[in-house]
Amino acid sequence: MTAMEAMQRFEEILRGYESLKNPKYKEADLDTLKREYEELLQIRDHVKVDPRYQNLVNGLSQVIRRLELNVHGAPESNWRTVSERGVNKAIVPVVRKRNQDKESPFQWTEDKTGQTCEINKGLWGCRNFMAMDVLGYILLLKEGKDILPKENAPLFENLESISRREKELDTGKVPKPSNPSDAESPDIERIRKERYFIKFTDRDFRKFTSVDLNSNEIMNLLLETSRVEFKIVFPVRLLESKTAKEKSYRMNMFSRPFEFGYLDKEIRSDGVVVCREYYVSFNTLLGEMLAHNLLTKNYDWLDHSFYQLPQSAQLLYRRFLLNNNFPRITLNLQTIADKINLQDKNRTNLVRTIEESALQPLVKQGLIDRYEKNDGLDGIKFILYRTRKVKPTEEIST
DNA sequence: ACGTCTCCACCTTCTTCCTG
DNA sequence: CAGGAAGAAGGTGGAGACGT
Repeated sequence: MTAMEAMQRFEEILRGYESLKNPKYKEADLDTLKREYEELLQIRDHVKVDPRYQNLVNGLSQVIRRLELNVHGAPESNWRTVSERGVNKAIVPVVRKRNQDKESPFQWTEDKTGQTCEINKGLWGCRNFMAMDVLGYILLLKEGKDILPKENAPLFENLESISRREKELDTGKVPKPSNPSDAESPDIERIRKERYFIKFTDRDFRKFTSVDLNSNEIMNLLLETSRVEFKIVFPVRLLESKTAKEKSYRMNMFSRPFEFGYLDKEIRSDGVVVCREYYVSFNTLLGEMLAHNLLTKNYDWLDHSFYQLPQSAQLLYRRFLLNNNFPRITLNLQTIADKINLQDKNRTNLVRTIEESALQPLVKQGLIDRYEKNDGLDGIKFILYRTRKVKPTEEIST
């Protein structure tokens, strides 16, 4: 190839790349990109003087990396993770709103029992839900030795046994979570001895989410997630009678979802930690209820592409659709707003947010087929339709 | 010396608030 | 109620450092 041809080809690839709409990685075709990338490396001697060359190579390299992380989450692949039901059903998301204090406690009233539920010391959004999905999935894989366990392995027999455990944990028989920020802390040794502990690295976390977070981001996400305190009504699947039944446990004390520590595994010479190893233990009340639900198959499946949806779409799906497979669901506006914690008092804007950020993306992603908007007695209501076939791994509860 | 990875400044998207 | 500004979170991609 002559220098002239090389230059032409370079210009072509550059134009193609620049014409991609942002976000580029969503528009780009992985195979084309890889081919262009190879070509670029081959013609580098002819075009490396051009300052745009290094930028283009850099850009392509990054987009390819993002796509390769995401490729497992593409709809045609079967790469899915499990999502524990209790968390999805019981937790009202709390995100930082415009004029709200950063860490003020959040309260709401639970529908069935009328119990006041509280979230303390932190926020709880899509990323936290996602982190719990990953931890739960890893726990199941560990318990089942790399496949999901086939047999139920409940931790609790009934509500009283949960209550006993709550008192036991509260009287200090079990050590309180300590600050996990010092890397070589002895916590890890203690966590290793816990019955329900898991160990994983950043790479595992990325693999199970298809989200491109660096080690610091993953560490902070886990740290923040582990520090949130809940006092809520939590649904637990109990096997008291022949058929498994979901019952609600009213927590009396605040509890965190898990305890965690980590080790720096790979450190670059400038001190940047490239990979960490995490130790997570479900040794809190909430954690044990979570583990219990997972080990009694109280979970649903999620495609990885789910994590790319806007926040409201993810939350609406988790709270209303994931744990059942009704072909038709009617929801009124206020119910949606309450359950996914949208607080806009301007009705018009609220409706627009729900339609544009939640329902339309869900339709686009194929998670619902279509929806209708009607005026009901209680104001606006939405009817969601799905004809999606039931996957064999899914079970109907309630 | 070159390719790859993290960082971070800047940009886009999403939700709430404000104004008419 | 509509439209737009403002604030927060998340995405983007160039700069620059690391490792082979």
